[in-house]
Amino acid sequence: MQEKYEPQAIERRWQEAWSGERVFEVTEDPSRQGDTFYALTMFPYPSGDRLHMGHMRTYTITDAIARYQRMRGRHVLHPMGWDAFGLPAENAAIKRGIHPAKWTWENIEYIRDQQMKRMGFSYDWTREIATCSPDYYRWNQWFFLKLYEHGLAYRKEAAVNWCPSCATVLANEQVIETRAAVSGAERATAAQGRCWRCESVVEKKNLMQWFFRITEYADELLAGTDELPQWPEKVRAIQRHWIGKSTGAELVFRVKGAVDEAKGATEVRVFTTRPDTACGVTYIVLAPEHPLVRELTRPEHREAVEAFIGRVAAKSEIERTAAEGEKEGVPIGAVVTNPFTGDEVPVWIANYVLYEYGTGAVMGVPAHDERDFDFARKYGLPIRQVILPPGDDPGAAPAGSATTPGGVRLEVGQMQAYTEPGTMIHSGAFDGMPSPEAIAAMTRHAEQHGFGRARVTYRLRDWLISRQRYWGTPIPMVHCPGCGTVPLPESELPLILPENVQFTGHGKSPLLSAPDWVNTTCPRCGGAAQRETDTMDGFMCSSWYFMRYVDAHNDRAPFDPAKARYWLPVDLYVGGVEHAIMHLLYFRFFTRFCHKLGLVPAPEPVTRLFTQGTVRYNGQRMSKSKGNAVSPNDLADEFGADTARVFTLFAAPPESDLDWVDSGVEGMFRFLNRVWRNVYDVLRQGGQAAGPQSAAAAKEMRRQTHGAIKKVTDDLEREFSFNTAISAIMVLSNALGDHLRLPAGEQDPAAAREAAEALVLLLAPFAPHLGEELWRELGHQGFVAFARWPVHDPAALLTDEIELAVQVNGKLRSHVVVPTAADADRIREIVLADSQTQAQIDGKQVIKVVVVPGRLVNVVIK
RNA sequence: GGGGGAGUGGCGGAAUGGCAGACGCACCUGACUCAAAAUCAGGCGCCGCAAGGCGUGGGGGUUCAAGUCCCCCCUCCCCCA
Repeated sequence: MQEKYEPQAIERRWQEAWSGERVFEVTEDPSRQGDTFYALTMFPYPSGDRLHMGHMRTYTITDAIARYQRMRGRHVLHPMGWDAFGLPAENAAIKRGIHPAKWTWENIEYIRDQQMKRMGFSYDWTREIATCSPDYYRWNQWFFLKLYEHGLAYRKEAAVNWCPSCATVLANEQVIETRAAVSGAERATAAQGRCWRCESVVEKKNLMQWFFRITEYADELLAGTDELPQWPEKVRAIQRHWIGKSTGAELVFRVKGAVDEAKGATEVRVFTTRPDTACGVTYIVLAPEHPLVRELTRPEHREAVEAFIGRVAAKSEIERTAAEGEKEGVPIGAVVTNPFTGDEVPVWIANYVLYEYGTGAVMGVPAHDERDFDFARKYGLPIRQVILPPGDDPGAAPAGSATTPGGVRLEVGQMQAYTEPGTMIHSGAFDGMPSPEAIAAMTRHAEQHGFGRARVTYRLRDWLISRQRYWGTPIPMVHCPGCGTVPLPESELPLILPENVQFTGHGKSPLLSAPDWVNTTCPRCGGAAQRETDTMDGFMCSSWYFMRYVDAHNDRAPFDPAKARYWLPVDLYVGGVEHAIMHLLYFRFFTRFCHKLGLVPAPEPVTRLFTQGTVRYNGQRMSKSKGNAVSPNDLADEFGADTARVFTLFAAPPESDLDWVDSGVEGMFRFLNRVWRNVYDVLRQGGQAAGPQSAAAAKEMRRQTHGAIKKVTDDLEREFSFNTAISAIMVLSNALGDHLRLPAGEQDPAAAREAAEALVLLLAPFAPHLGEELWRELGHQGFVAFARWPVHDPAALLTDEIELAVQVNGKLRSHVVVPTAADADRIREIVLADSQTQAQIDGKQVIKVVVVPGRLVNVVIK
């Protein structure tokens, strides 16, 4: 064995051996069904920036678990692929004249061969997928047709989010509020919706677009969040909130003196979660986009209303609904009747009401809603109290109030909205009822009298999947002047992206510049027709890629359901929490759809989700654009991939952010050198007989070995405590080093060898190349990657004597050594005889002696 | 404002209600060396010469015993309004 640890040569050799002997390639084996483990990491976008250690951390976490599970005997599927469609490829084309396909494939090749393979990840590369390949995206198109068939894909004109910089529309989930904009002086512009990719301020545009009806699944996606015990609570909470189920009622307010009863503009429907406050309504608000606005606006208000709509239309939803944003509105002149009280109240439009949500109309109850309160105060609208806080006298109006016709007008400067439950007042037949009961009672009343019904609404909107860009999956639809929108037959898939197009980035799909492609014949009537020129959102690709890995080369179906049954659901999915709504919601939706089609065995894609922390360097999140990216290639050159891997796992718990510290990396390299040196020394002294005075040292060595096996196994089984597991391996290595430095007569070669073997096995999932090399040096033939994970021997952990801490009145005062077998009485005797303890007791009365077996003794004195 | 999470040495971080600071980094001392690096041995929460005292964001509480459990407060991060 070589005396010096030289990772570069070792790592290359083992990477070649793994790939040459195809050890990580797996095929379905019926005898191992039920014993499988599917370990998956969110696949990367093959960016021109290449990968840095921030990316590698994620892959290292999954790989460590995949390797551990293999050693535990599981049949492990661990695939990798490329989320290869997206804007940067197209922007590179515009900027540098490289075709997106060429740019993408070059990046893939570099990242795969020069970066990932050098890190020693145990992927089954035969299952590699790239979503920009027609072999893959034809199944995006297939799924699109299936969704269309089931009424879950549809086209409509809608006010959609438009990113002027990316020159395309965005799904609701892709509009974010960035922190960058929120900085003191910029308060006014803070609450703006911005593009998730480029942070440009998002605009509203009316366009005809394709949507997936994810709202159809809102309820089951919501219910499903409760059946994911191994998902972080944070992610489940974010999803619940995003789905945003509201239970309440829809109420009908009749329009007084409707212009034309026959045309139907005779009523306004509002959605409210608080029907119990209905008698407190003092106005009604419509969203500015509400179609009734045009019909109901009185001529004398028309000018002001149109001016207001013009101002509001351009603003994003986030901006409009932000709590700190100014609420603005104008009356439109119409008057409606409160169905509960018969009171007449005015109709307004305001910026804080969204057309897309609920019915696009709300009732204004200033006394019991903060937003309505602010609005009423600003515009001098009456405030009518209908719920009395507990403890208030129902006979008396609140102090400082004055009565006005139509209700109680409060001195608003001294009051605020009361939003909690209470007792009903000023609500006719419902007076005296607790308000939570009134919610149901008043809803029932509305239903019986035909002016309302119980209703549930969601915050979740349908998923807008059209993109006006080139580098994505073509939507397999044809627009025929005679037949309308016609789906392509499955037999015509894949619909291949044309190669020669103009990349302009001007907001029209580049596909329009390929007339040979656009002009086609209608699949139904055979007449001249045009293809759909929008492409699909990239999140389409990532919604089902984990299914494709189970059968990556199937050219008759997206995958074989039998193979899906063998591997799915994914046992462990590792990725960033930034995907908590976008990707993770879409792919749950897709999985549920596929489950209904009978394609996958479970309604949820992933049993355990793990969200890792970010990697920081010099105080900032590591990224190429911030110029603080640490290159895995440089690390592999200088210290080897194993050092980079083990440092990444050791420096912080995997769910926490990690500070990259160069000196820490060097420390890890020193540790691996010590491991190497220890195994070298064991081998050099191997075969010797145990020394004459070795019994105690052998016992201690074995205790250390089996203690480490237990600790590392527990840490990996319970939580992914790689940092403490590696620390336990360090303790074992240090103990082995100590043993090897004992005088020859006190050493025990057998115990040392057992320690070395355990050391190598325990370290192998984290430092796999070093593991293979040392395993071979220790005389084993097979790969350590498939060696059996060690099991600790409880007997080795037992000792004859044990040291206990002694506290007096809870303060640490002494230590005593007692036989391990001693019972509480015997321990008490030994402790009370201890001179240090005696000195503390100092003749005082011993009230009680608490003995905690194996740990400590607390003597309570007075 | 609502939801999720976090505050422990110089730093990253350990601690099923049971000896706070495992393990590592940095630093200090010593050995080896002409010297340095590497390596090895030792030290390393704060105050104190010491005995000892004080210490897990702050304040209360429960307990023989609290970083850990309960109540109040402060600060920071993330998500949503």
